[in-house]
Amino acid sequence: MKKSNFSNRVYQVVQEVPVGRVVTYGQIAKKLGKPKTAQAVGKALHQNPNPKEIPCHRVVNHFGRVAKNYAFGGEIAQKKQLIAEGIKFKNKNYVNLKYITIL
DNA sequence: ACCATGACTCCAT
DNA sequence: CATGGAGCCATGG
Repeated sequence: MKKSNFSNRVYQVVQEVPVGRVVTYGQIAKKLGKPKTAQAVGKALHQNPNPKEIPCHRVVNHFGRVAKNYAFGGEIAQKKQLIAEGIKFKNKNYVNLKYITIL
């Protein structure tokens, strides 16, 4: 699998997200200089399931909601990981917006 | 280059 | 709140 420049940068940004914080797809896209590539960001993460090095569970959508199609056990697994890092949920699948990292 | 797909986002109904 | 369409873009066939 050839790692495209784009995907590589996505992973890099995700890895820089500190514990106890989350980031949105749009934020990542914006940081890469392409604010409209949020969907491509999500695709890149889904295609490269590498939780050992990439904390993709810290990536949520712009509402702070976890991914319903999360690749490693679904939203439940993602939610558990976030809770384990000290992140609280407003509702079932919505992370409190105050946890979103400001890039 | 074209088409289909999708872990997105925005807007209308 | 649910649903759907449009727009954008990376990726793969």
